Amino acid sequence: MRQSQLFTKTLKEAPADETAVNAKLLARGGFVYKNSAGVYSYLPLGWRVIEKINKIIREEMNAIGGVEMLMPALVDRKYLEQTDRFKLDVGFDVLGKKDKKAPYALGWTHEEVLTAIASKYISSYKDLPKAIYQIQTKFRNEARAKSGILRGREFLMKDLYSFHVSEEDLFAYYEKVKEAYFNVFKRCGLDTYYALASGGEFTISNTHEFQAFADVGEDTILYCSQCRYAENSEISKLKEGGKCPNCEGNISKSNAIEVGNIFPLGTKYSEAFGLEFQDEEGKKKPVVMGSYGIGVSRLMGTVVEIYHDKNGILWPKEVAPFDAHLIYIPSRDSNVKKAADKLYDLLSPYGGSLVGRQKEGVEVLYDDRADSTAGEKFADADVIGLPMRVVMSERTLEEDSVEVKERDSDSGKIIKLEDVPKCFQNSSAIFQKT
RNA sequence: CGGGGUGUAGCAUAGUGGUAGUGUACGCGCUUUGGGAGCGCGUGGUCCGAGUUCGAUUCUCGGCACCCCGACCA
Repeated sequence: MRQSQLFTKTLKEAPADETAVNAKLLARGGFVYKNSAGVYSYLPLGWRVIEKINKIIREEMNAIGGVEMLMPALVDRKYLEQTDRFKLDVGFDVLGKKDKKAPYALGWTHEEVLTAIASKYISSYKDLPKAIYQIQTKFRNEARAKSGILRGREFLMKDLYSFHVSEEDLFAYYEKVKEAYFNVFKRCGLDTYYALASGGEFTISNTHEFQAFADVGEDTILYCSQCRYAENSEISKLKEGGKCPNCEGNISKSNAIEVGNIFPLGTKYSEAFGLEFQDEEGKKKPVVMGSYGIGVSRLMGTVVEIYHDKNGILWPKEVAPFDAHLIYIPSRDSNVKKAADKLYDLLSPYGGSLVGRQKEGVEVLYDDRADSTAGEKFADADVIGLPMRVVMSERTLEEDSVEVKERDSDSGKIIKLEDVPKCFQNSSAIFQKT
């Protein structure tokens, strides 16, 4: 993408009312726009990050047999009344003004809706197991939205639901989801702890949370750094400085952000909605369910909380909105711009001169602005935070080269033009901290 | 939902009971071109409502918004 066509601009200073690191940097870089407290627009750059995260999630969910679909955000009251959740009032009642019954809520989770749908398609043990997921905007009537995109009233979530013949089968799948979740977070650059958390009235046992350590995190986790056993302080009997119950290692404490969670639901929803199957002997039994969530937008905020420096964001490779930032330094010599244009076409997946013919390539944000100075372009590149910066200037062109610098490094290297594509083939050139 | 803080231009800020100032961004011109470059000209603003007052952006009351702490968080 040419930066001259980008909808947004960077801000020199963060908005005064933001204190969370993710909110400041995402606003400065032009990734998000706050419409109201806890309600954000994802601007072109931010949306690309979201889509990168979604891509990772889809790959990992599909790998464990997940099938994607999309349910309505508008949830009829009839679904929620069957499990008494309507009165919890965590969603927003909407479309209620013309009808005192306020028949709809904005969905904050979809166990009820999907269970009702599933009862039409699941009737035999031969139909099980199944795993269905969606990536959707969710709504929570938060008393207090806070910390930028970490706790919003409207946010993006991936929710997966699984259906099984038995608890045994559910817990076997639970382990698969656990591994898939670790993969998702790792690919996003996050080191997560798998923490034991309290079960709610909707679960058959304790649940588990995926926690990424960060100062802004709302949760407190007690953990063993040796074997990585972890518990949420809400339910933990572990003590900081004490011994790990598993390996005798020392227990430490940290603030953490809950980026994912998994719940063994059991038969609560299937019983409420009559979701039954017949086993081999023809006996009817309620389907055993699990549900599993990842806060997509929260995940994006968490990455920023962990990967930044004083100049801006440092996006890990797989979630960066683009692979590289190509910059040309404006010059009297028009050959500099021409050479940069050519390099942009060469690197881009669809290069301008190759319309319709896909080829191998990298996604490049090309700072083609003629009226910006070098310093401004460098500052923008730091704020936006793409993993690699490629600079074409009068100076480098004289040597048929460009300067290539990684975002987390202080200095770049001069590389011959013909060697530039190779830089991208060598994946270590695009940093990832994990 | 309780407590605290803050509301002045797109953004960041100063100041005042009497014509609202600066930086940046934006527009125009010229000069620049490897870390938000320079000079000149220009556009653009007091959260909303009520009250006090000759006069309110400033004082009072009410509201709203945002941020922070707490409670809450299937």
